[in-house]
Order: sequence, then structure tokens, then C-alpha cells
Amino acid sequence: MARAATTSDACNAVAEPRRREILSYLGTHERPVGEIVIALKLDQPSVSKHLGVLRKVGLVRMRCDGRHKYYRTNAAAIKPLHDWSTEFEKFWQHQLARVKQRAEEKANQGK
Amino acid sequence: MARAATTSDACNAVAEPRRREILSYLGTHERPVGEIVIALKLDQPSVSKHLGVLRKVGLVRMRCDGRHKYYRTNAAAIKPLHDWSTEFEKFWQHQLARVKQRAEEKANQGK
DNA sequence: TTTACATATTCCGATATGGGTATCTATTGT
DNA sequence: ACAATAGATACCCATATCGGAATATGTAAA
Repeated sequence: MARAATTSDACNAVAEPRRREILSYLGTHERPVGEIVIALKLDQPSVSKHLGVLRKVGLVRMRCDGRHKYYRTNAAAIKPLHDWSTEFEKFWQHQLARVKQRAEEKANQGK
Repeated sequence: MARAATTSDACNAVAEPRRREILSYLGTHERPVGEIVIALKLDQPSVSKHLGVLRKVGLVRMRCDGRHKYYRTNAAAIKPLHDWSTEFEKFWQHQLARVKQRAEEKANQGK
């Protein structure tokens, strides 16, 4: 077996930095492909392909209007990712708290 | 260019489902490799390789003790991912609110 | 010092990727 | 009908991947 397909999962789709840029650029604001091409300075075929991947995993939605196709990110599809990372939130909060505490102790030594 | 290396980024490292399992299994609880192998029913070389990737991007920390190596997840390395997805939180909240509202309107029609 | 154990590394093969370039389709304007 | 425009698709290539099997390293026990 090889690496999992980029289209197998929101996680895999989002691993590609350009796709993250696209999602950020389209907040939930609907935009035609051409605008993405210009704004992010990517080749048009590249953008089309990235959008294809994002669409297959439900991360973007598309609406046709004549020869234009309007894309917007489907934020709900990002939530599972967010939920997964939230599993670890308590841990890094502890870590950061400890770091802060040590820093304060060190500062107090100087007094 | 090909697909970005799995070791190029926490995002790419985490795209692989087994690596996510490993991170979840080790909360911040320190465990030797062998325990991961047994708990997740993976081959030992596979686990070692996954741990190598996770280590390279800082998602796990390692401590040597004799012939054992203890791994634990470094939760702080997951925070950037969490922060990125949080960017979209406001959007899915809106979406879910709309869905709920429509459902309630529909329910009220029946009265 | 030989043996057993814990983990890491290497080699292989099949596969999907992303960039680039060219081309195809569909819709609009003249 | 024809040209122009928006977007998708097809093709090629270099590369990294994961699994599997075998082997290597390093530590501890006999």
C-alpha cells in the first residue's frame, strides 16, 4: 500500500498548504476560480485540481452560474479536525501553565 | 514536485490515521514502543517508523532508559493545527444555527 | 561471552502526488 | 457562425510514501 489518497479524508486534503490557503482565502465567501488564481498567484489548472480534491472531501461547495463556478468553503467539514485536536487542549494548557510557573519562580529568585 | 514530505509539517504527519491513533493512545502518558505495538496491533517496524515521523515534526518526545525508549505526545505541537481550524469556528456555528432555526420553523408549521 | 530482548534501519514494490503544458468543453458575446 | 472566455481534464515526470520482510544496533541477562 502507498500513502493514503488526498481525497480520502479532510485531514489528508488539508495537509497540502495551498489547499489550506484556498480555504482561508474563501472564508465562506463565494468566489469564482479565476479570483483564486489571481489572489493566490497559482496556475489555473493547479487551482482547479486543488478545488477538485477539496470538493471530493466536502471541504468546499460549488455553484454554477453560466460559465462561472463559484466556490466557498464548507466550514462544517473542518469541525471534525478541530474536534480531534481539541482532545489535546487540556494537555497543552497544563504544559503552558507549567512553563509560566517556572518563569515566575525564576523571576522571583532575583528579588 | 511531488507531494510534501510527511515530515515537513505537523499537518502532513497527522494526515496518516495510524499516527493519529498513536498520538491519541499516548495521551501525554509515557509508553515504550512495545506497548504501542500491542495496543494498536501494528507491526513493530511500522510503529518505529511512525514514531520517527512524529518525532521529526515534534509531535512526540522520547526518553531513553536502558534498552527501552519511552514516547509521549507533545500536545503543544498540535496547537497550531487547532488554531488554524479555529479560524473557521465562527462559520460553522453560523451554519449550525441556521440549520437549527430552519428545523424549528418547520416544526412550528405543523401547529 | 553468548543469548535474549527492545527498537531502529534498510531494501523492495506499488501507488498517488503536484507541477507544468497542452488541450478539451461549455458558455457568452459579436 | 465564430471568436473569446472560464474552467476542467489529460498527460508526463520526479519523488516520497507505506507495508512487509529481513537485518542491524544496542542493552541486559545467563
